[in-house]
Amino acid sequence: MDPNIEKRLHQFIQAKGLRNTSQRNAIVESIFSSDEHFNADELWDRIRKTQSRSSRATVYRTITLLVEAGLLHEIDLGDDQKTYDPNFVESPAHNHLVCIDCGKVIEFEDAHIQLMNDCAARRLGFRPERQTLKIEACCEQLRLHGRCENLISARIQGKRLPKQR
Amino acid sequence: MDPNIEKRLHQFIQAKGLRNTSQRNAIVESIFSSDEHFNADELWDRIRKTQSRSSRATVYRTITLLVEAGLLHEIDLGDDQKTYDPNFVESPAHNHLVCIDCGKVIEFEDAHIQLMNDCAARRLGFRPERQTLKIEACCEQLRLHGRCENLISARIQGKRLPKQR
DNA sequence: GTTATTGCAAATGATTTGCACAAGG
DNA sequence: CCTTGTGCAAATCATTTGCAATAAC
Repeated sequence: MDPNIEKRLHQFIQAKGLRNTSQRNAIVESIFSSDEHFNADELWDRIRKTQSRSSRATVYRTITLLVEAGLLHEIDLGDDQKTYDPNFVESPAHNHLVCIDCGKVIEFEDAHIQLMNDCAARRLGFRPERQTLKIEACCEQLRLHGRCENLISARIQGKRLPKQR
Repeated sequence: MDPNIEKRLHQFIQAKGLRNTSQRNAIVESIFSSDEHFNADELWDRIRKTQSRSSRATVYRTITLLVEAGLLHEIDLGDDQKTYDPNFVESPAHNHLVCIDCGKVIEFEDAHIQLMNDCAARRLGFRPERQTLKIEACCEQLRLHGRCENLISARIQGKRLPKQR
């Protein structure tokens, strides 16, 4: 787990006068030991597969806490549920590309995009705080070669695929 | 109401073998007689203020229909509920700037932004279908002059203001 | 007549909350 | 101790759905 996250969380815990509990630690550990996106229930499942025990309510409460602390971001992948992204501490300005074919989410950074959006906001008379860019796109692999590894593995894993619009 | 919308809706209705009902017509009319964003309940309230009668279920069903038809877009304003935007027929490529101070949503278009995002997707090996950009920003008026008309009117109207993060 | 549509009320599903008990500091 | 944290089950809230009645075509 990124020491930076550890430090910021500790600070937050201190400042709020919160306590150190095994459940919360296990949940935080589970979240930041991977760069996977997740929703509340997926996280709860992950926790249950470990030796640690924690209720669904505590999972929700911990997520809320981390979002408040700015360590976890709520993102919208367009699938009618809240998805959480643990990677904003490491890359505070990343964007998302969601594959329409297989649901795979690719994170990317682009200084030009960032700057251009920034300018747009200023032109409108605002000071930008946060920008969210999501690109939904089709896989060229699939188009050109008729197959795409991501799609195949998504099907095998039984992931819920994005609804075509 | 934009004749273009009328035409596309008519086509969709035809193609799907749907019927022409007064409830649906009233809801569609209410949606596209304004460029306001709304959520399901706000729309239901609007309908109830007119002489036409319609159940909440029908409102939901009509929204679903229009989203399927591509006439209405679901957007994420970050306030934990689905918001709908009726303006994508007129400006298919607009972006949103949300004021953190007063919640006002400004729609804007920018060909450069559009193009740059497009390139980013292609570089990653995808063919972009749809891009969603939301910029959250603070009002310079408020910062410089200590007041902003939007904020004042939002408070008067009792709008739910965005949560500060 | 058929089949889509509506309204109602009940069901759903994700998330939140009240409360009694447990456990950090 | 005192207060925060937890687990459970119940509550909430937006949305969806089953069904019987209604209305397009």
